[in-house]
Amino acid sequence: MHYQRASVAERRYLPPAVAVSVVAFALRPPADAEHVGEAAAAPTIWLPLVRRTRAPFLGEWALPGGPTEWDETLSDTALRTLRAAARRNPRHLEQLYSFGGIERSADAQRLVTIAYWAQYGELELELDAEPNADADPNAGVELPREGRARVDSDPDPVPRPRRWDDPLPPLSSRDGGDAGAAETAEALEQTAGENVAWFSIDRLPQLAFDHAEIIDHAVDRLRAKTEYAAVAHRFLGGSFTLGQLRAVTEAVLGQAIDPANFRRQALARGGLVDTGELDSGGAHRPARLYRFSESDQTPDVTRRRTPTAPPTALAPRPDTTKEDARSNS
Amino acid sequence: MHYQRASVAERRYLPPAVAVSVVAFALRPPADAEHVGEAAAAPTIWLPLVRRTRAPFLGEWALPGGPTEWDETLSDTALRTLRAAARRNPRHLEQLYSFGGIERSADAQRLVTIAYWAQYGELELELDAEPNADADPNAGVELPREGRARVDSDPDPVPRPRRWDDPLPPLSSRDGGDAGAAETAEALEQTAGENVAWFSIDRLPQLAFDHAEIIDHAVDRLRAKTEYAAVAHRFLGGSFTLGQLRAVTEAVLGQAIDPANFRRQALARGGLVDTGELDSGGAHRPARLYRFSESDQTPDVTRRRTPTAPPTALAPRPDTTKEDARSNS
DNA sequence: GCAAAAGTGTTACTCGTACACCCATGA
DNA sequence: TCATGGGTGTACGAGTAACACTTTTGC
Repeated sequence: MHYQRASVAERRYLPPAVAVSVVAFALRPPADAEHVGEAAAAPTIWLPLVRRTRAPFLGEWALPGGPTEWDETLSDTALRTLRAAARRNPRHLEQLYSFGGIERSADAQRLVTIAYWAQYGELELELDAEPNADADPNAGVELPREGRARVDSDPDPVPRPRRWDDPLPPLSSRDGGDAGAAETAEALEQTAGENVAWFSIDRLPQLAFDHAEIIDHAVDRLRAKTEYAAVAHRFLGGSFTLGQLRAVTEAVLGQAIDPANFRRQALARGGLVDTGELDSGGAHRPARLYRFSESDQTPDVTRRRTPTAPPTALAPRPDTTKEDARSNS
Repeated sequence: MHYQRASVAERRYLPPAVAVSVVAFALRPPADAEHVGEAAAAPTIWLPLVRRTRAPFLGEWALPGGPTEWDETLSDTALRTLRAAARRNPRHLEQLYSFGGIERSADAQRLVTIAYWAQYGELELELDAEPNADADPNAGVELPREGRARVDSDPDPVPRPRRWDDPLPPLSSRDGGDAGAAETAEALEQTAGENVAWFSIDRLPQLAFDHAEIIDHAVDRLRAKTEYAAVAHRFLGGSFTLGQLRAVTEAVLGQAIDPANFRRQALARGGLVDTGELDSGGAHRPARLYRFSESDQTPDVTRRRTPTAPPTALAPRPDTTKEDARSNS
């Protein structure tokens, strides 16, 4: 991060710089899912972190992100830095909160960070990593130029696309060993010379800045929004069964959901379109495949009709369909 | 706003500066409430704006705000600049959203603005304006040093504190005239040499930057949060009747509410404490007075108890009582 | 056939809405 | 006494949780 040149003492008196950080969620099998053949364990939430190669917090893990360039919007910066780190475009990106504490960046120039949260779906994780050609060398995250991430560790004769509940993590390059206990705060896909690694949110390492707090915020938001909005489907691929959608929702919320009720509510909420196809892969009765359609959403406007004659005429409520405004504090 | 010195062309290539803007809501009688003796018209939402004395957007109205100083948190900046403009501390302040569009500040150095929204209650509006002694001369809003705002236009023998539904706007210095139609986008309390004025949200002037959009966001948030959280009470004083609380809620939402149901829901939500006193002032049956107590809130955790045995053990949902995480997009 | 997930039906309960009705006060 | 807002009671309907039950597949 190209701070302005100044002594440590002087830096603290510079006006704050603008940076962006991204909490990019994906769903993967849990780290201790050793028993490959067994019933797929509940997936957990993972996110990419970047090891810092500069002060402050040199050597610690941090969220993907970096300062905003003069010609970038904030979301542009979020996308660029996330792509530089995870080498994929996210399925969804949304602003989270801004952090402007004075001591956030220790001795360095003060940073005001606009945090974003993002979601990766199956399709994005399947993809081979982008060659990282468009990454700006001056960007914050400082990735090595090299190669593409390993996507599969074992050769698969049939090129069937991976599914979220497949036993092996798509980006993992784990090798046997007593992984169950040893890799507590250790990351998968920590290939040599690689500065990016994915971590399960319940096994996070020590984090730079106040990034632990930012992640907490983001997880809260993800969970809260999953309860009232169509969010879970973004962790999946283009089409999915209601059972998969329910499993993802259960994983995010950390609680079991009645399949029958979930089905009805998911369909009632709208946005789900029956593709007509069936998921033949399963060991039991094939499930209908759905895809998500934004245009097919039921406007969640639970607008009340005006009741008894108002005591005095009240201003008609201006249409508020544009964006829901539920807050975060 | 002390931009770095640079030519117009150069400014655009500087890293963005960090600023804060505040949408500070208060409730007042509507601008066209001329007929003083009549039944109090439904109050409307007002907010203070500042006339810009510098480029860009010189002469236009803008939200209170300004750049962050090196030793200020973002909310500190919000409070300082709001206090400099309205000469009062708000009852409540909360971060809204961050705006980082490239063209926001026209030719000037690019600004990333963290927007806040605030609420003033009766008590804050009653108060005489602060002498504005602590305002930093370098601050963005550039207020004249002088005087205190007029609070009453007619002498009132009994020093009873003003109430939100009193006929005359507390900060108004309006003089007769055919105000009903003439003062469309005109502000009250536009005393000579004064750079600050309060506007009704449905009669806003042309605004600098993208501040119109920010206000839209803030109003949406205010309305949304009023529907599910205890917000309306902050527009009132220390104690209030449920009728007052309902009137405020109706004003914010712009729709009539059934008094009986409102009563039950408000009490069920918690936070309201019966003071034991009665509001004797009214012309009818005296109403109980309540005050709001944060500690008495019912945690709105509509936590579901875990249902049927989970297929696989799901991680227990970590306690999420700290802060609700409903999003804004 | 059996196990297990997909999918349907049904019931009990909660909560929001509508509205009838009584209460207490000033004028 | 009357008008009016304060305050209580209650019936109805929508939505949710719980769970019984049928359907359809692989093994």
